[in-house]
Amino acid sequence: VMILRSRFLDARRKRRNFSKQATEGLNEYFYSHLSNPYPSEEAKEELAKSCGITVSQVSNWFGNKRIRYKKNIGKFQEEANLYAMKTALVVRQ
Amino acid sequence: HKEEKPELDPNNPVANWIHARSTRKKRCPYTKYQTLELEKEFLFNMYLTRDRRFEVARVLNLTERQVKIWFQNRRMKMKKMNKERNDRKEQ
DNA sequence: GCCCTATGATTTACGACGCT
DNA sequence: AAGCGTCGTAAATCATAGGG
Repeated sequence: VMILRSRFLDARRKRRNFSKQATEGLNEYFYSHLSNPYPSEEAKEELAKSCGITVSQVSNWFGNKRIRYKKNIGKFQEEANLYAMKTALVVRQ
Repeated sequence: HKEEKPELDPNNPVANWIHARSTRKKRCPYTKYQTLELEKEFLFNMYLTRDRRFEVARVLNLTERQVKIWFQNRRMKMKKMNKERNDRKEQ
């Protein structure tokens, strides 16, 4: 029983942080859609592909990001400005 | 008189993310025993009859609604696990 | 190593909508 | 026409990674 428990109930939750580029791509989408940061299934698939992660991981990331952003907007202000500036520069080209 | 603490400024994008109900029950993690028993029941049958649901709820001291929702969530979890296993194998 | 926070994943609980 | 199904999500919690 203990074996079953450790095998199935406490399933291994090993994780690694995403690469800098992956996080960058996710943040770019998040801050450029700040009024509605809910990517469609297609957008999720596209992000997953470009970031080298799974669609589930994209969903997790947006879920975490939305709640953590909402909980403390001030903490993310600098980051928000950074990505706003970055996309503004891209648009200019 | 007393104004709200969450600023309703139009620049706040969060204001548009309509969701979240104030009447929602706070999430309450189930005990190891409850989870283990629910898993055993799920192993036996993924879908509950009305009688089984009543019995499980009684024994685990959960509401029938909680048991119903636990099974719905558990089925979604299984679906996700199966999907990921298929994806891993193909590509 | 030890402590702490950031971060990715998982767990409860619903609303929206579907089917019967 | 009530009642249970899925789907997507919020919010809390978990477990570890990573940095000092």
